[in-house]
Amino acid sequence: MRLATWNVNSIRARVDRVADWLERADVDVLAMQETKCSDEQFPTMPFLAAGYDVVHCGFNQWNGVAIASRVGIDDVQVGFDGQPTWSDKPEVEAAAEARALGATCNGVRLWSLYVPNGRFVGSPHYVYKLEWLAALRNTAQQWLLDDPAAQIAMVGDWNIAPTDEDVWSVEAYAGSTHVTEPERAAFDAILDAHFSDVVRPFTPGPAVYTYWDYTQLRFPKNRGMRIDFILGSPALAQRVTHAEIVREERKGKSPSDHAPVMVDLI
DNA sequence: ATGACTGGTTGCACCAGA
Repeated sequence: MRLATWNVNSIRARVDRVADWLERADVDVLAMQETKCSDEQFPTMPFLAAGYDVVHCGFNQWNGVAIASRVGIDDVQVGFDGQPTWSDKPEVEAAAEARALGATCNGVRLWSLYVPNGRFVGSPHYVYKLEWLAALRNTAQQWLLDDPAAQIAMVGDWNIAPTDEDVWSVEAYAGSTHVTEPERAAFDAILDAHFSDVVRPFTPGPAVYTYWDYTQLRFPKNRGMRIDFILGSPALAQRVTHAEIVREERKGKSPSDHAPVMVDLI
């Protein structure tokens, strides 16, 4: 089974490209992030036409996560248990954002995750990001306590570069989000809960990235960050036979600023 | 070529992204 994750940066702007890649790359299950639309606006037809069922969680133009599968989608859950809430405005009550969608596809419990950006260090959004990651870790830990043999894949845009090797320039990101010690500790806590990065062993750094800013020729110069990850439970990690970051999909006409990341499971 | 941001909207200016 071939499993992939891709921050698509607006599914309405990218759906033809995404559906085309699914077929070309022979992907069975794709988790998407940053669909940037409501459920009503989500373009379902191109996925159905390509032979995929699709589930989506989007409330407005922000965030949005989805899962497309041609091997079934069962037990769909919008948001994870204990997912923190957020509000940008004091007059608007805080609510869970469209950042987590779970479903079981051919025996794999898949979570499509779009971790909050953090905006700037010390901001309320940064605090929210750390709380979000801590809550996710606690819930994920419980999944494995309930069933140590569970095949779980937590995939998506983690908005953290876990090591200095995961950014093109340590200096360029000094003082920014994504590289701070608390964010890295929050990511490491997920690893400590027995989830492992199943892609890195097949795509060792340095200078291996999944995201390149649209500005300043960052992609041609390979000035990127590795922030998109597939984290597997022990039973899932055991099945991985191959993994890759598909840089080709960052090229061409109107690409996302992220590349797809995929794994093959035996 | 992989080429000097992009997508969205409470829209023609600004916000979020990272």
